[in-house]
Amino acid sequence: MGITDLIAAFLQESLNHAENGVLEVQRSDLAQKFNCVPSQINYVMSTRFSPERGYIVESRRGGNGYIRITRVHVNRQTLMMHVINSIGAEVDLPSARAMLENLFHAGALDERTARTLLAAVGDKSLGAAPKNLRDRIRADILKNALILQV
Amino acid sequence: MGITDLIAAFLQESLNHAENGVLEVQRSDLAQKFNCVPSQINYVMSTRFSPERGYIVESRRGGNGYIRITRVHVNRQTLMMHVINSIGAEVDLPSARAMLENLFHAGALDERTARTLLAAVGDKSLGAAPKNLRDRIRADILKNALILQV
DNA sequence: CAGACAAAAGTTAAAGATAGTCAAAGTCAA
DNA sequence: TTGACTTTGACTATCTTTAACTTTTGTCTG
Repeated sequence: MGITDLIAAFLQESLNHAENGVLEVQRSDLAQKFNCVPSQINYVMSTRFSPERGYIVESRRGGNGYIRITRVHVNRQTLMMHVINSIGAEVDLPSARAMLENLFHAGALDERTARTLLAAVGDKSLGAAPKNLRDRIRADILKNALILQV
Repeated sequence: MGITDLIAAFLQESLNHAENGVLEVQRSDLAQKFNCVPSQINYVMSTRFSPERGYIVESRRGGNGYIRITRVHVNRQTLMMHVINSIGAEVDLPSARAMLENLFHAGALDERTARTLLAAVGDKSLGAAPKNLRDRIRADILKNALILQV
């Protein structure tokens, strides 16, 4: 497991024990703890704690600076509609995966449905479609399938 | 026996000893072990560990990248494999509907999954794909999604 | 209080580490 | 000898790590 995954796992575990699903850390502390450069922390935030994955990250610079991670919970219907509305005309595969994982972790989709849809919009499923159309087809599939789940 | 079969045999044997029927390898490691070019591993995956054969292959690039092979072994596997094998290269929408209805009535798919997949391969979902490719894409989606349901 | 300095965090680009794709060339059996 | 299957390698795409440089905020000092 790489350093990014180690840090992400540590933060997620910390979040589980935190009050209110809110965790505050200091970037340089964390970097030192894991013996990496501070900007690595930014990388972890942007790839592992993105809004798509169900987190809000806020921060402040300067003295007493911090990075605050909040795990978002919203009700199922709100979340579904938000996700469907956010889909837009095209969706690439990593975004689709993140979206489905988030919906699963939030309890808005059962695992079978999430996996099924992920397979349905995966590279293998859409491999016959022209590359320039895949993201569009993927978006259409997701919208049409997710709307049934609301 | 060619190198492809050697590698496939090795992986299958490893899977037998793996927990949960899940095996994770690194492409370059494996290539080195068998003294072949890395892309040979991709060939092995696509010809010997395809969904039709009952495997799911996932991967990640970059640092700490991996290839993960999962053997699907579940109750309805035989029925599902039979259906999947019957799919062929192309499936029109009425056939897809019939297939999903049959699987649902046979108890091999729950209603939610059947409906979800029907939406995923429907005209609205595939409208952006060129007409001459829709049946092919539909077939690919069904194969990749159904293999998960077994 | 203004300005200087220190103490955070942010941005970005390059380098490193993997895996994927594609097509040409090779092999082998019917 | 032809066609399907296999092997190879050049090129591409993606993910991670690192480091130099920038921006923001707090605090102290004159």
